[in-house]
Amino acid sequence: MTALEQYVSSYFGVAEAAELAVISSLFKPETIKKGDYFLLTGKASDRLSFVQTGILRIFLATENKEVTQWISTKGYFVTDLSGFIFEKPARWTIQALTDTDLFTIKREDYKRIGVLVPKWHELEKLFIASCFTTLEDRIFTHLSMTAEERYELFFEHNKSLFNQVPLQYIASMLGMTPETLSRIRKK
Amino acid sequence: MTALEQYVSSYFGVAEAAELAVISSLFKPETIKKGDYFLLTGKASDRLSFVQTGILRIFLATENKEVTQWISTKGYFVTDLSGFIFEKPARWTIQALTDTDLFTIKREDYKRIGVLVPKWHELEKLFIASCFTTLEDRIFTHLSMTAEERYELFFEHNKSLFNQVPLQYIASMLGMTPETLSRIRKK
DNA sequence: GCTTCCACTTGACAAAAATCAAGAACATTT
DNA sequence: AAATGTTCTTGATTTTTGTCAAGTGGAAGC
Repeated sequence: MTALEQYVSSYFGVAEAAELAVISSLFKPETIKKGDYFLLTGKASDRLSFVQTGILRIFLATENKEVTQWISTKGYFVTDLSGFIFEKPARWTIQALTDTDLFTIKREDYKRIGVLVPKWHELEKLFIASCFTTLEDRIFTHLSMTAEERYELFFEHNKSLFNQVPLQYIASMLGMTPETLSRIRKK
Repeated sequence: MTALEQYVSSYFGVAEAAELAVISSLFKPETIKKGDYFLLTGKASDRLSFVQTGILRIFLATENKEVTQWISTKGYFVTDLSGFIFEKPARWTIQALTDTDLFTIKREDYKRIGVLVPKWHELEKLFIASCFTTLEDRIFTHLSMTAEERYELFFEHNKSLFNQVPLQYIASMLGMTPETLSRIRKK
């Protein structure tokens, strides 16, 4: 069983081995180099990928600064969800922070899953609902915690990320400046 | 066509009138009084409701303060999503800020929709995905905007809310203190 | 090995927002 | 109308966080 199959079965709970094989056969291996863009804001978001190895940064460039929305690592799916699902221009830019191995499905093939695997839409609904809950938690941290508390919480759950990606991106993702993050970490 | 049917058909795009009738027949009218609790943190979240009239506040009480996550008004659905879908204890407390008329579906009946309306899971997936996108936007405001900018943005899109609910709840929802909101508004 | 480029740190200062405390405005009840 | 209880405002102050600027350290390229 590939990492993709394990992930799909653990998160989506597809029961039938045959269905699992169908799903994973539609994902194709893809490699992107450090610095390459997986997606650009405004372009068509026509693929959904599973990160096998490597790190990607999801961000948006504003007039003043780049705002990092999320950092995707091994075991995560990566896409611009609204662009992918609703066939609208991508909201986010996604760039590889390291050489990255992906399993990628094109929208065309993705649509076939719903036909081939009857339970797919329901499983996907549950998956997106759990993502929704994660974002609810994240909003809650911004409504109720200081920068330092947000750092502590994130650090507890993502220790290994801190020696793999530039801290400035983590700072942005936590809603603080690199200087503030640096001062918090000094303690 | 009831407000519920209009909302379901506009958001979920159910094509068949018969299907729409099936869905809306499973929602039952319910009234709750100002101050009553629709849901308590830790309890079972076993219903999903459509707000026909009235206002509800979704919040969580922490040691120091109450954190308002969202305010639901006419035309919104209200539930604790993670509790409702995954049958877990509710994360949020939901209280009526005014007398409120709801159309409510119990989880038991909700599960029947998926059987009665084949497209339901897909439509629901799309609906939850759009909710996900809304939360992404909201996180982005906390990563990139000042309290004043968040206020301006929210005020532009929700003017009418400001003379219907206590401003302290809006302040909390926007991630600032009531004093800060008051000072921003003085300008 | 030297240069160049980043990323990070540090200090001084400014701005934003929170806290604390008092009082005003407003609605609700009696 | 008086009393009560919220909610909102305002001022003074503190804390938190951001900004600007300079400097350090390490990694990659020449």
